Amino acid sequence: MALSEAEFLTGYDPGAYDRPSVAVDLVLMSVIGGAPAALLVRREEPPFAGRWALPGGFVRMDEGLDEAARRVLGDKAHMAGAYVEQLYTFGAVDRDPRTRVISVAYFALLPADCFAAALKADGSLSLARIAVPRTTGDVAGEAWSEDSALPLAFDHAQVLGLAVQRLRGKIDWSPVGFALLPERFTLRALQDVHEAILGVPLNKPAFRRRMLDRGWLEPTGERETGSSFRPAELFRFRSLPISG
Amino acid sequence: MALSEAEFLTGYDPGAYDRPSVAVDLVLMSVIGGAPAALLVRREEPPFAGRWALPGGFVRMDEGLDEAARRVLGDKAHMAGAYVEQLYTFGAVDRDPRTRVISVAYFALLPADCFAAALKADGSLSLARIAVPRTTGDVAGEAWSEDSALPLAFDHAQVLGLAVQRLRGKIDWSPVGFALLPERFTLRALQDVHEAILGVPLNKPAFRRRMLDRGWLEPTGERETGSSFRPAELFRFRSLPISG
DNA sequence: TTTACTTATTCGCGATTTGAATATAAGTCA
DNA sequence: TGACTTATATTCAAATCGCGAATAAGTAAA
Repeated sequence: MALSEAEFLTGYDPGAYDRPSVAVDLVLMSVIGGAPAALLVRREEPPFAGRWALPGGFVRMDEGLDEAARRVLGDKAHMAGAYVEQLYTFGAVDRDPRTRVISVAYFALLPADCFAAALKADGSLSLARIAVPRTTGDVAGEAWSEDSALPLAFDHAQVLGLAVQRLRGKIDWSPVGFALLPERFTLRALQDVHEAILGVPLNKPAFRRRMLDRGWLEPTGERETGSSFRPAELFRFRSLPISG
Repeated sequence: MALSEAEFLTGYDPGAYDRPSVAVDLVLMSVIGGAPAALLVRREEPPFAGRWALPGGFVRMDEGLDEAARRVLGDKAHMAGAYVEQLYTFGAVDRDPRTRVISVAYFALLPADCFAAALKADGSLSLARIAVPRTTGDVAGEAWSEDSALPLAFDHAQVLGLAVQRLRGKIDWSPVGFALLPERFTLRALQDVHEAILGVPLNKPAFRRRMLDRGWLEPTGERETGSSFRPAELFRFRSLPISG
């Protein structure tokens, strides 16, 4: 049997075949007001004019994929420090009506304040609330703004849904949750983030115990200010657990 | 600030930019003799002549990514029923010395007997044992054949390592393990697969309990044959747990 | 200054899960 | 028939988890 593998590995001519365009799309997420939110841009031209889309850009020949994602991220203000992770690659033949575009989706996590600052700095961006079903099943990936459903361009609803799913799956065993908080935060704020992502209320003492036992948190002797009642202690994310 | 998003979404000309080639590479895994194994092909031409590589192929303009992965899989015999899942997309600028190639990696899981049959049917394929460190840390992604290290082409060692990592992360909460076994199997065989992937011995009664409680297993009244001692019951993977 | 109020933080318990050793069952083979 | 080996079931202690309640620490009003 002839192997397609052998076909191209032995004598490959770069100019012989048509090549698809490759883009990166970013799901820029945060937790705003107790609900997960994503950053969208409004499309002014066809296709999908008037709809909302994930920010993205084509991958240049002289940059890697992560580099391209960082570049797209850097185009917006206040987003340099975001946590970025590759999500999935979407390559259905007809996902873009103009031409074949393969999109490598990334998701990025930002603290609420950076997110809000970026939103204010650029008028064409929009925050969208993500519908989080209470059931533990799959995530619809629908976006909402002020209680009205937001129609998304391309297959971006699917991308959004997968981003929420991925975040949900990772948040209780990986330290990604800290990327959604400022450098110093209270345990209550951390729990709020977890509850917003998972869509369920969590038990306070148990959550506290788990987090503290993991060794990811470093107490700064400081306390929260401005609270009307007993101020909570501020913690910091300790990237390297001190071994030994 | 000018958005790169707006730049290309508003007036995109498909012919205006150079485009990278897009390929799919497959990490075809199984568990052979109590150790994880992957299928590799020997490269006869430069670059990386003499080294081993993952089977792969370029994505055609008229097929989706999953479709391309299935096609590359179908080129080999005995592999139609494999479990296939997208793994990660590798896009470093210089990962292929000939030209820019972005590779969407997939991993596929096969029962040991199908794997062996495919190996016998094609002489250019080779089975490689994957080095699984006993520590719970990261996976090196080194391939071994008969106790000698196998130098891999391109960034395929990295791809291999990520595949093992992904499989390890999924095996105890997702039913992927069943894809590595024939249709009917004993609990001991299932445990052997889990131990091979994780690289640690597991507690037998606890493993049995967990698996049975999950509701994924359906007992076929039959028993294993050919064993010299008490034959174990054969189970079948029940895809849909009967709800209600 | 004192007291009410609200939230942070800790404590303590029962229920559930987990790890591991042991007992029993069921086949083959000498 | 009995020794042998593995499957399967039982049992028990340890660790974990959910959850309610007690205690602590601030602010704001009396």
